[in-house]
Amino acid sequence: MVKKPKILCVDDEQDILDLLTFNLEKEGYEVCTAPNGRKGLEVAKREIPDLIILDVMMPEMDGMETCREIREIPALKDVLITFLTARNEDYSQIAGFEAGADDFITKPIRQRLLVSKVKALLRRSTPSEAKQGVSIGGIEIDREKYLVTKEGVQIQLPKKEFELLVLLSSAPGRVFTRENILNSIWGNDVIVGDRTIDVHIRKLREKLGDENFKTIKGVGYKFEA
Amino acid sequence: MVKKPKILCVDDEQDILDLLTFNLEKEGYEVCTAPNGRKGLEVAKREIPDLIILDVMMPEMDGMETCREIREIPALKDVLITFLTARNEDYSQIAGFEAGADDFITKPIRQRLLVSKVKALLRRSTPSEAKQGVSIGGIEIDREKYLVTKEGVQIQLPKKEFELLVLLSSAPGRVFTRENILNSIWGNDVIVGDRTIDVHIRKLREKLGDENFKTIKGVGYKFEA
DNA sequence: ACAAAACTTAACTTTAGGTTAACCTAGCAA
DNA sequence: TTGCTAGGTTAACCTAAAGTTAAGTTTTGT
Repeated sequence: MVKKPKILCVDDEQDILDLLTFNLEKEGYEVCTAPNGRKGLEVAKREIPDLIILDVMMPEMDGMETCREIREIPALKDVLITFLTARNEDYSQIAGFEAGADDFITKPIRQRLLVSKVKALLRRSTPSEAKQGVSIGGIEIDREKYLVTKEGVQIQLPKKEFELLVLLSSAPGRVFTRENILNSIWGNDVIVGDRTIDVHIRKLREKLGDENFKTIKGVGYKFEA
Repeated sequence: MVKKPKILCVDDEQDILDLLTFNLEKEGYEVCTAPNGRKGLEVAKREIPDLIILDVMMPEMDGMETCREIREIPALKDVLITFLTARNEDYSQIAGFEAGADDFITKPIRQRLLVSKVKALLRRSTPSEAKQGVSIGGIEIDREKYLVTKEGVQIQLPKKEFELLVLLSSAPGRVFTRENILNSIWGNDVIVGDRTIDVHIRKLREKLGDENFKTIKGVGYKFEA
């Protein structure tokens, strides 16, 4: 299965969190929540969501400030952020865009509109699936068919191995830490041992050639052509 | 120089086109216009803009229809589209998102907000430059890839050496004391001998050239181009 | 419900790379 | 000259991290 987009909702009102969670989960998104900006930042760092919905008005650390801090964190600087704000506050919207927001949702929340907006935002930022035929260094990866072709020979990889390959090859050369890998493939909550990754890497090396999968000791793995 | 983003505005009211053109050109965008949906489609095919602003209400072929047709064209299916619509028309917004819109701008047009929104939209879709590749004195450092390139030759550094290089090169010319270095790389609590640093410096000199790593006796080390 | 395939784990081995100790050299001050 | 300090060099040592294997477990397909 293609992994569910993960959405973090940050608001001090539990009612709003419930409303957001209900509507977004109904649409098949994975939702996590936080009751204030500081907590939100923490959760964001841990979960690396695809989209963050931030209430502008919050005690302690408001949405704007939280947004700015999120944008400071390298791993989060490309995360989509939308603010929750009272209707027609054009002024705060301008400030919001400047703080790095991508969109605004106005209160009171229109549920259908909320869902449409979220969909529209995520549609664009998840290019991952869209394309199927990646080809790097003699290895062709067809995400749709779950099929890998090396030097003309088709190789059928099992799910985990395939996902690992897709992940690593999505940014050839870039090093993925074990944590990165666990988060992307297993999800933050699942706990599997480190050796598990090694074994899958080993299988990939066995099937696709040692040379493409480099180990950076103490850091992680990377895929190279 | 980075290419100017191109924006296509489609509206049957010349006033609106003028307003849009004025504001967007002022921000450095390249603007083209069309007076209706059909013409808009034509221009879009020819120009392949980065963003299309479509009035919903237009004679002949309205914004929704135009949007759907645009999305049918492979070359244009990833173009950003935002609708121009009367304020508070939530219903048409939902339909709009379903037709493939990315955002909405409400009439009457707030100029500053218009610009902010356009910027926010384009910011994301132009992943362009920014990030990783630092390059100083013939040495390129790619933190993502954990890779150093000297005069075109790729050098894979072990973790500690890489971290040391990143630290020193983060402020070329600045002297880092041994204490600085220990704190940044090993952390305050870990205790390692002074010789350890020397050894890593030595390895860096070996791999990247003596001349870039200067010793300031009694003080520390610095990186120079 | 069975077998096969995929996944995870535990136990063990291997190794890269980090650290250190011991020694060397340069520069300088008395 | 001698002794002293700060850093340089080398190689041996040690350990955390990765590799390996095989044996459970779970999932899947028939």
